[in-house]
Amino acid sequence: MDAVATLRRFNRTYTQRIGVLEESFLGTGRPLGVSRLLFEIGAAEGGIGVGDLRDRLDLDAGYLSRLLRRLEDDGLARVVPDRADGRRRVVRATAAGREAFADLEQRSADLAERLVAPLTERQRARLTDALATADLLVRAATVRLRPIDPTAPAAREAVRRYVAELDARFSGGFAPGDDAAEPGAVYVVATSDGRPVAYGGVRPAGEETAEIKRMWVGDAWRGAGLGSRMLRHLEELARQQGHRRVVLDTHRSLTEAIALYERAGYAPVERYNDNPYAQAFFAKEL
Amino acid sequence: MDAVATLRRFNRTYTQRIGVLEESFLGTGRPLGVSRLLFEIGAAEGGIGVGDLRDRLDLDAGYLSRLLRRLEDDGLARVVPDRADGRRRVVRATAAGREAFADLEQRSADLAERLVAPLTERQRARLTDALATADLLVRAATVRLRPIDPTAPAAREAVRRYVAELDARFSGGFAPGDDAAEPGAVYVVATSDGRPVAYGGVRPAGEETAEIKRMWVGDAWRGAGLGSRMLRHLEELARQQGHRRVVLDTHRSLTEAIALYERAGYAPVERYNDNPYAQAFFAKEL
DNA sequence: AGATTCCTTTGACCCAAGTCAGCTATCGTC
DNA sequence: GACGATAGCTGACTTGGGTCAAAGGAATCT
Repeated sequence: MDAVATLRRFNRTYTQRIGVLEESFLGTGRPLGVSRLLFEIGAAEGGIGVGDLRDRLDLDAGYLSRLLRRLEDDGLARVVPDRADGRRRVVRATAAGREAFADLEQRSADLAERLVAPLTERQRARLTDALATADLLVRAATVRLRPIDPTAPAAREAVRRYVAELDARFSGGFAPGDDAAEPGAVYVVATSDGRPVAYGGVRPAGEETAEIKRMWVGDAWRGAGLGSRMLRHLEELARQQGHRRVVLDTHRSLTEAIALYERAGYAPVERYNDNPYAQAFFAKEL
Repeated sequence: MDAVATLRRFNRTYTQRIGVLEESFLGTGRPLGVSRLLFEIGAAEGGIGVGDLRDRLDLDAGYLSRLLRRLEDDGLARVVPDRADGRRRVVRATAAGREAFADLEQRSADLAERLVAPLTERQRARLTDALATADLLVRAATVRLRPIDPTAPAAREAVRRYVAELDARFSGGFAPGDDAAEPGAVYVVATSDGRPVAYGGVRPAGEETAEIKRMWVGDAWRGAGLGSRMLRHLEELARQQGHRRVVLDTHRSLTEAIALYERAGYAPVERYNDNPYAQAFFAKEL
């Protein structure tokens, strides 16, 4: 059966069977939206900013605010000003809130338990395996690439991991320059649950040419097609900026990366800079 | 990772990523409920009864009626009296309705397509595989067993398939007696999407003993734990009826069934009837 | 110090989804 | 042909979930 048909079939099965169950399980009198919110707040140890919540749950600011008021009224959470920045406010679960959260956790676990209960040990293992695979691939297929300021926390984390990895791999160590202030450079990050999982940038390098920089894919995410997506995305950005050619350099030892570039239509070219860490140079016409 | 944790993780991934996508994709101006309804109506070739729709979508009669009115107003469906029974009404898609349905189908396929698009061929195959497995197991884990009159259509279909299978397997053919009128007998069916996938019954056989009859699991569903669930369920029914012992007979050639009984704690006993098709007899204390 | 921007809240809305009770037309049965 | 059951429809109502614009306080820039 082909991927699309299987996915559609699974989707139907899943929403019909589990979606319904979930609603009836997690709806403890409380509407589902409030429960989900409680999940997020309860899981955050030291409290969580209102803005962070908004990002995570992708809720309207006004709507979220109202939901928070409701949790406060029910005595499940307290919203207090952030000490560092008085505009911001931080949500913290009260004792009752933590209890309600624990209850939700329990219900959610019960639901899962009950779902796998009819299965034998072996089937459970098969299901676990299948779902773990599907989880990785679905996550990979749905991460959103978004532009990011290279000095923002998520970008810094991505670069830190990129550098650490190269440093570990290169015999001579790796000491990169700084991205911060390049005019016209655009950086892109892919995040999953708030953590960066892939990163890359493109910066103008002459009239017609753009250079791709700092391509990185988190190691747990390799083999899920993120690299080629990022590459295509960066090429598209370069195209939009009016460039007709992209170049990039890399270390000879990064064989997966080189394979990726070749698959994407990049051809080897002469050295075009004096980057001491690069021995392989590629270019592609857009 | 254990099954429950994986399932919970997957569930979050799935509802967050795909649920959201789906809503934005299938919501073509039309509310989701109407779209789902259109899906059902468009898929039914010769029209579908209002009651059938209600069963399938599990909607309130009043609500469904209103939704249908809306489809009629939009020119997507016509609701006409059933010729055979004037109380009933039948919903048929108009040309415009079929078009809208095709459009929905297309969008749904596009969504799936887009979702797998970032994946490589190999990843797609892995995902397909994983989802097909998960689909079978989730379906199996969530089928509901419910009591059924052995003369009801679903029960008849189950028995027909049961008999056909035994007939094909037994060298001498198989010609069963009739279930219909046994006093105190209870039959149970497991249905998935309206089709029976497993069947079985339990009937009193003396003071303390009940007999399990007609245990059958559809062949596409074997190896998913349905058999043992059905068996446990029937034992529970026997227990509720005050029996302390269940017996059953089977053909020697049904090795999977025999393995199932043995795993469930059944022990071989002497022949207790003159069923010409049975050579193996089992009993279990409750 | 004043202007501007950022973050959150508040008020006023909107629509989808669903429930419930009562109604009407039809069917099957006596 | 009367009567109860069945099938579906209508009106009135509730709730959940969500949008939008304006407001207000706090930070930041110049």
